[in-house]
Amino acid sequence: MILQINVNSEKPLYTQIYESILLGIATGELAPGASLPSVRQLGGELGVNLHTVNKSYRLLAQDGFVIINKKKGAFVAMDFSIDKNGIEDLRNALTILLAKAHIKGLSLEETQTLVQSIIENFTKEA
Amino acid sequence: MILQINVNSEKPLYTQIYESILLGIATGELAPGASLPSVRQLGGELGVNLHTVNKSYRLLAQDGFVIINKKKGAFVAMDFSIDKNGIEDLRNALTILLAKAHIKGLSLEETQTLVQSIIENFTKEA
DNA sequence: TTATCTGTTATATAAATAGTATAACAGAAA
DNA sequence: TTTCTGTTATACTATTTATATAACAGATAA
Repeated sequence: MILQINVNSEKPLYTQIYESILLGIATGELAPGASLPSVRQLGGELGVNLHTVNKSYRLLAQDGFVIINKKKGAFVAMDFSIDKNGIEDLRNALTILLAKAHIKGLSLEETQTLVQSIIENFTKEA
Repeated sequence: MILQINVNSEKPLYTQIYESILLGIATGELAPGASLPSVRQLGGELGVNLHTVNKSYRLLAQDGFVIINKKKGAFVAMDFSIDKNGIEDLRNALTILLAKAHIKGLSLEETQTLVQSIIENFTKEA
């Protein structure tokens, strides 16, 4: 569990940690039920305060990607249910990104190809 | 030019303004070369400080969607060139969103359908 | 039993961001 | 000449981000 963070990035540290773990789950590197390092351990590895890691974990749990057991630690969730609200949020966020691509002249086909390429990378062996 | 902002949103006001104008350009409601309201006028309409509007305009100009003429005002850009850096940023941002969808069980086909639906909305008549 | 580990809570502090308010500037345009 | 444009400057408040340190209560293992 050695993930990269960039202190000079415009992205908050807790967001970087959130996204790194999210990608780990998406690629299967972090399997359902897998245990995450404790907030103190990961904070130590990254040179980051435990509260910063804790915020990432709380957000991941809030979004249904992680289950937190107060006394045992954090684990990748076992089942990922998508709610109506999640679909709505996804659509809204996608709309902004796709608007940028559309304005920049990216065609529907080019966009579909890009999307397919990204999704296939999730299931590709390392 | 009456766009909606939500003071209670977690999104910063300048981001909401940025995205509203972006969507206006994507749908063609704001045509290339069209003039945007002055920072004072839009700020007045929205009940927002002119510096907040100005920040939105600066970011839109920075991203190539708007051209600012110091003495004439802000206009929708005439040509939208996509640079290598822009493609990279788009791919990275898309990857996070698609990772969430992928984990939540959205299939490639379902995702493609969603993407197509969003892009078609840009070109659909009002 | 005791020591260690877990996330959590509390408190405090510093830096950056978000947003407002007001004033002034210089050039374009009517 | 007046009005309009984005810009710059200064000041202020509130929130967010991040760190630091300490303590708590339950689980777990020596």
